Amino acid sequence: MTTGIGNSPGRTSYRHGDLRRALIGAGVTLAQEGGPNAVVLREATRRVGVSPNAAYRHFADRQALLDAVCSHCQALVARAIEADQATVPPTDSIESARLRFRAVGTGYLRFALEEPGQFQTAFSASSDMESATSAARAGDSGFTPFQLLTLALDDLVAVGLLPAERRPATEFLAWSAVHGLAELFIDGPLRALPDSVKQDLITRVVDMVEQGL
Amino acid sequence: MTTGIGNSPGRTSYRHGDLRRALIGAGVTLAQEGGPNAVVLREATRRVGVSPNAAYRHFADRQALLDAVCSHCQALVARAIEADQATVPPTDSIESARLRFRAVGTGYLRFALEEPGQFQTAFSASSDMESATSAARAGDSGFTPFQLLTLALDDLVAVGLLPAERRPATEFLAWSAVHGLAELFIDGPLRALPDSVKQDLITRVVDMVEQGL
DNA sequence: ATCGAATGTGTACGTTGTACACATAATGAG
DNA sequence: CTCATTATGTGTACAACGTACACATTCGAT
Repeated sequence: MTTGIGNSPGRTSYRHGDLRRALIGAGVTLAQEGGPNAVVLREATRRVGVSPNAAYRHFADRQALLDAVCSHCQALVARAIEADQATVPPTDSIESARLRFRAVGTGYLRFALEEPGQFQTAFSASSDMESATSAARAGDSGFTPFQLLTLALDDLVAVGLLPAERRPATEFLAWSAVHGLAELFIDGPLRALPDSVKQDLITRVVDMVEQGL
Repeated sequence: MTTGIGNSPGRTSYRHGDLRRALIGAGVTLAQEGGPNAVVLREATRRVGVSPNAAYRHFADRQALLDAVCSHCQALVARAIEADQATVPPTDSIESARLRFRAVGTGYLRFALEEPGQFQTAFSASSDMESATSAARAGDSGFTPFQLLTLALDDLVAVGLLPAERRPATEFLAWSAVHGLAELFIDGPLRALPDSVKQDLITRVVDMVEQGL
């Protein structure tokens, strides 16, 4: 019975039905529990209820699985950003653009604090500029975290909050500041800071970026 | 023969003489070649010419070895910063303070580009605020990278370039921006950028920090 | 109905971290 | 100097991991 798609562990059918997706799901959970190093191929297959080698029908090797998990985690980051952006009121279009820009940073950092393992995995190795815009890493809006940042900056220029001549490469500056704080929070020296201090630092880093661009 | 201290691999004596230091050295080389994950206990012992278990007389486990390697790598970062700071002329004390502050960022990022594996290892896990000021991680001046940054900021306040009321927590803001760029360079999406663009981004990030504090 | 392609299993090997028992060298007390 | 103690290195062993190879089962097209 239950020969259909999406068999759970403990299935009776020989075929799984959707093993690739199931393995990625298990991998995302492992990433959540312990970061990229915890994404262990054998453990993923175990949780899905399949033999270790079954994974090789869907992924060339462990790294390929990790890459897929990484993409999935980046999509989660995108969703976190979108969620923060969704809260800004569309009253004033200038102030709105400013707040939507800030929401990229706060959403990014909120996710880093809420799901450190997945965040670390999202940006662990193997992502170059091409893959930073790949569809597998997009959120509900269809944009990757990097694209959401780029769009927010374009809007800043459009409403006149950022001079066009300063625009080039600003995504990398903004990203650096926010990503760096996330790293220092997660396994850097700021790990043990009380949450209120962390929240304050988030605000101040985004302030710095807004002022420093 | 050669029963003294500091036996090399291929030694004839039963005792090694300075195994702890030798293992850290091998670990630092491994870190240089492949980052924190390449710091493999058995490989370190192999390179030193000793049986795997000999390491356990000097380190509780692999993590303890990695921690020591990490400290050593942070000391290398400190030295890189000190080297950049040493190049600023002491003519104008105000301009000098400003340049010494910038040198913290440029030295940090230069090291990240020159020795990505060691840089990654230096800031991989297990360092909290106490250990960020531990002596094992200091450079020639006796200061850790974090302490060098703190001192540079204090100087900025002393010469009047940074208002005292803005001083608190600025080390974390500056560190975030610079550390984030380093991470994006090393295994983030900026990995494949041509070197000239990277150099430009370094300047612009330090500009942003200087302006945004 | 049958054959090939897709997908899962079983067995096996090399590597890693590490526990436990043992061997040997340095050191200090008599 | 002798000898016991302590520090340090070795040998064997085991579980877990990634993954190669051969085999089994099922799906789909003819």
